[in-house]
Amino acid sequence: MDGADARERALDAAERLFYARGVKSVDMDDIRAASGVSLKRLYQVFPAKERLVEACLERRDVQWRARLAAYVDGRTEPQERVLAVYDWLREWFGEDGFRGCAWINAYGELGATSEAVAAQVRAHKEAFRGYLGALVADAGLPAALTGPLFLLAEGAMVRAGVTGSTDPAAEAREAARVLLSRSR
Amino acid sequence: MDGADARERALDAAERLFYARGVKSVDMDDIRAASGVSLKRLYQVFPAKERLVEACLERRDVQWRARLAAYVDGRTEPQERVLAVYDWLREWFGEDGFRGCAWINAYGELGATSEAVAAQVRAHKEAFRGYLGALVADAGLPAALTGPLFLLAEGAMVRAGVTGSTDPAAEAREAARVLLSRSR
DNA sequence: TGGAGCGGAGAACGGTCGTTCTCCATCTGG
DNA sequence: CCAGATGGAGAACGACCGTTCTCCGCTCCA
Repeated sequence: MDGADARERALDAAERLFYARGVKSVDMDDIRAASGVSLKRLYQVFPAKERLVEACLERRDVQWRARLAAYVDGRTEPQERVLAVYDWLREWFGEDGFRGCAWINAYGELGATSEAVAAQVRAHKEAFRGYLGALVADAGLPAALTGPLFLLAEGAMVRAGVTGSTDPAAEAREAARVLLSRSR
Repeated sequence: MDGADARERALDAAERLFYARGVKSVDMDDIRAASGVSLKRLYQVFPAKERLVEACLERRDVQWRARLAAYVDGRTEPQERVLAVYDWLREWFGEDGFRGCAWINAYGELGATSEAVAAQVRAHKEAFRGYLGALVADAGLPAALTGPLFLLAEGAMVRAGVTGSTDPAAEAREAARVLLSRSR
């Protein structure tokens, strides 16, 4: 196992554990046990737990947005592409072990004490909002729609996380559809 | 200082500190120092930190919903009462030290490890959603509007918490107004 | 006035956890 | 086959923190 391999294994294990149990209730030995990467190597690659947390959020951001974009790219009609965001949310909400939005959760846990984490949450949410804004623009819809569409998506993530249901995605989709049709 | 007074002082200090810094980064001695209630008395009233956390959330739930209801009761026209929720959100978001929704934050920090906290978050959100549903019914609007209106409010809380801006409240209000008018 | 109890300050205890260190087995090149 | 490097297992260290305990001063009533 070389350094890059150890890094991936550590990130896989850490991301899974942090998301499932929260950052502070996972200790470095849990990550060692789950990843098979020794503590010595872990600290060679990530000099502190906080670096590991940040690397997890960073990698997850890239992957999350890529998965969303790949799903949306399965649609061609511009307004359908906007609504596809909510269809993808429903798929995400239905995944095993779904526990809400990792960034919203991280903000609740660490946002007040780690400026680095708070900044990553802001960056992730801005990136998502920017993507939504691009879909809105591509559909020739007014830019003012982006805000409400984003709020519906955020609200759906929170409610799905708290209740464990996928329904909020459908609710948000229907509300989005009404707002879109209203703008025609 | 009697027991009831100590309880109130402890709750005041704990709620403020927990909200500002997160539960896990506030220790019992911080609460003792901020409240002036000795550790011995603190543990007489709340036998464990977790009980104190739960008591904070419980009291805050009652107060939060009372403040919202008092604001809404300043309006008489039924549809205006629905929209008043978002006006109140804007006031809340603008308060000094606003750091997002305490329940969403608590869910992110403790939801995965404390079933009691998770249940309180669900209960609070259901209560808020139920109140919104009653406003919708009183306005003679279709019950199906409640879901989207709730998601807009939740999304606004998250975005306001992360960005520190009050704008999400106005965005949510405008989207809500469109959804309402669309249902006439 | 005195002793009995109440309450506060803060030390102490026990457990947890981030981080580092020790020791040993296994490789590698000569 | 050997000297040195590498890396793993897990002990050790030090800090933090929830919770309890000790000690002492105060009060209150007989």
